Amino acid sequence: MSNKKVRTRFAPSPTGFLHIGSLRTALFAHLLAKEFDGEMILRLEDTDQKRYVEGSEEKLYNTLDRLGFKFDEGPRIGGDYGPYIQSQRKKIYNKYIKRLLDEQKVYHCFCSPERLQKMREKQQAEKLSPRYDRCCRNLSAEEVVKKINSGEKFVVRQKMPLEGEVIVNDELRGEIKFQASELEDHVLIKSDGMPTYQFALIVDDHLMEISHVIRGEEWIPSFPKNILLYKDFGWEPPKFIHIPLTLNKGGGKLSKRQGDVAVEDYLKKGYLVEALINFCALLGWHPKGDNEILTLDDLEKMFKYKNMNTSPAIFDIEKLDYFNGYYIRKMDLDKLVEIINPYLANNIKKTSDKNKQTDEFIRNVVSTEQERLKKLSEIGELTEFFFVDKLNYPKDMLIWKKQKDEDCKKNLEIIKNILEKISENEWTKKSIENIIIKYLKDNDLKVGDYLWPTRVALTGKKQSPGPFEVAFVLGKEESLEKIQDAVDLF
RNA sequence: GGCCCGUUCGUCUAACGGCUAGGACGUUAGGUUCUCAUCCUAGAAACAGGGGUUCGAUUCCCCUACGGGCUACCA
Repeated sequence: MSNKKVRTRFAPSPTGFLHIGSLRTALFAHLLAKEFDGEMILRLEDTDQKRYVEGSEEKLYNTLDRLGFKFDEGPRIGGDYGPYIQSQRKKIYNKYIKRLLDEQKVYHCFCSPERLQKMREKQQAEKLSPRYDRCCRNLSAEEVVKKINSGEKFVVRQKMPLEGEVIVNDELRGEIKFQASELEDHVLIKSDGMPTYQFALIVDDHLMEISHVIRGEEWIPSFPKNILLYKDFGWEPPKFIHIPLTLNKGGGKLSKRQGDVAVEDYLKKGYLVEALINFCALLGWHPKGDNEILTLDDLEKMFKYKNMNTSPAIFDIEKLDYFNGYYIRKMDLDKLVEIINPYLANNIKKTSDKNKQTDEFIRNVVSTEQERLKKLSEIGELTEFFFVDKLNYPKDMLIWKKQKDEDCKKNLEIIKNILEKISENEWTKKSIENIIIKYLKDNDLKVGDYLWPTRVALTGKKQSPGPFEVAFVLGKEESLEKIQDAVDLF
């Protein structure tokens, strides 16, 4: 019925890093905006200076950029509803709290933190729910003025109805009922003059014409207070969508203690944006068909917020790893080489060989591991052998199954002889393979007896890419040297 | 403790109140293969329990159990 433009917002706090759960919230807000061809804005919720972490603002913007979220309005790009940083909106909050004060929808509270502390302890001792006792709710106007003039510190609290029911509506969960008597007269303006989240949220979302609020279900308990505040202002509330929480493996809230919750850390480890987004989208939402490999583009086309579900989802890193490996395999090699370069720096440092520092060599190295990588950061360890002159492995590793020492040595020499005859021009993976396989077939020899020792000689590892491609990447000269090194072990 | 939200394979999830409860990850067994990985094929694996409503409940309602969240001058 309303032809109001759909506008969603992502409103993180600058507390040091972007939580992986926030990434998911941002994703859904983004997709919801796309679903209705609407707009998404970025707003910084920095009203708690105690939690503010220096530099996290920049970090946040960088991460959001890397993830590829495009905001229509926000702190850096501006917009018609700014400023988009809450600490810069103090005047606005003051104006609106004054209105509520005038209408006696809220009140000054002069209770000290110490008194509140004692009050709560007493309530708990009596097995009551700790809740503000509304001590200052009925102070006379004169008393209030007197206290303020004498310099007493105060907060502003919202007046909750004393009785009755508050019914709120969540777009996914339907009606949720609360008893008004359960609600606390919570703080709207702190003693430092800053608004709390509960107040800034309402003023900002209204003024910024947000149509859909997507937030975590941890906010459901304060939902009725939010709605009541809209009522106090006489404003129509936006639609609310409380998305289920993401839990850790043990079923608890995903928190910084048990490892990785910072998107930055995932990025650092070499998780791709595509994988992160694909994975997060499937936590609480599912497409119609069976295909789960979805890019942001796909998601934008098929996302329907009504398909989101309401039960909490456990963050299963194994599936994330699968997506990451999948996207790495599908990635264009040049692109992969470009983004994986930083992870190769240590290996490159290990060699003085200029040939091993060329783009071509790096590209070849990366290509040998593309199908094996689950995370970009694994490339270092996986390809270290390409960069060292002398491999270090026990002689026994060269032995294939029950092979005798002398056979293994002989076979290595045979392979070395074959390779020596291949010209530099012919030195490609394909022709090395063709020539060796042809020799083995023609002479009715078992491939394992030859290829295993060769591969170990070239890599020093039980598990590695195949011998032909390694030989190709290493080049003729070095391949021969390494095989000779292996022969010399006997 | 109180209030609120939730409950389908180990995990993410699908299924107008009506079929052998489907898919993905993981897992198991094969195949490909010098190894690992990739790829292919096949398999095991779930409706928390109890009451209703109904011709019929995974699906709707109630209770119980379990899990989670909130209970700050943090968001």
